[in-house]
Amino acid sequence: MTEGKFTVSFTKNEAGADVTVLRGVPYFSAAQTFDCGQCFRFNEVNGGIEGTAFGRFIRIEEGGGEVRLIGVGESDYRGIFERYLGLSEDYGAIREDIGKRMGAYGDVIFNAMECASGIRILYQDAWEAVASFIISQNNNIPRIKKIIENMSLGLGEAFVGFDGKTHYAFPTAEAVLAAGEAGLAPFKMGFRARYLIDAAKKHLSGEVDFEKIETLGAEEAQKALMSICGVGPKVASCALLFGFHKLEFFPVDVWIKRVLAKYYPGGIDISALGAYAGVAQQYLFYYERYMGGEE
DNA sequence: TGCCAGGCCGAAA
DNA sequence: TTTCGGCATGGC
Repeated sequence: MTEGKFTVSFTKNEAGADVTVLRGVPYFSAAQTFDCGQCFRFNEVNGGIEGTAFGRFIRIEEGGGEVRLIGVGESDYRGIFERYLGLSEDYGAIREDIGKRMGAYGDVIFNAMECASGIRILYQDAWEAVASFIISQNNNIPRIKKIIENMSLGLGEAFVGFDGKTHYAFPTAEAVLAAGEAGLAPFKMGFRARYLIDAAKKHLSGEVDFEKIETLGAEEAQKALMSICGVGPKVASCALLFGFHKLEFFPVDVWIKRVLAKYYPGGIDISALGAYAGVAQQYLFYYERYMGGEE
């Protein structure tokens, strides 16, 4: 059947696992989408991308104009992964909007959009995004991944994946709270442990109401998340962009500061970047972080 | 080895 | 209000 500009079909592989096959998806690369620092639980394995989201273990393979989602049947595709992977967004229109707004500052954005053309903003679980980006602060990506993996192994719910192996979901806020600082110590997150516990506490009590935040405007939403100890402007921006799908957020980290100084020395009005500023931010982040920019 | 990492807190100025 | 040292830990 047809989904906008691409087709979706459902089948099984030789091992009997569910497979969702997408053909002709424009502007999508799992390799780029999962290698731009927005998500910490996916890795390249034997030429594919494997990881856990929403309590499912999946593998993504690309090639020959197809994207194959292994371990994803029709109900999980419709219910979870179509949204998670940003597949219902019109990236043609998004790119056009970004080009219009940022083109005035020079060609850099077009180079970045070309270089990182397959990035999509994931729509992750809100709690996982908040918790992950609390852990991310003043930390490096390989170590962030290690901490999150170990914590999932220790505190996450076990389940059996399509590959017959045991995998672990991201720990719930209840599990984090029950673990306490002593229970988190083995995962070596250092000073971030008490921040994570504060986030779990406020999330569970409803003091920071994630469902309500979904409905709030940018400023109010950011303010609400920042009432968690250990959540500042950057962590809140990332959580809102990747976990609440508020695409207008433009997180400014050390890499983006570098990009702004290097390519936009005259300054740039971030507040005028529009509804898809966060997508532009990811293009620039990937361009600089993984491709080293222009030279 | 030392510098740095998708920053933020809390105190000082 | 802005500035700045300290922070746990380990990747490179």
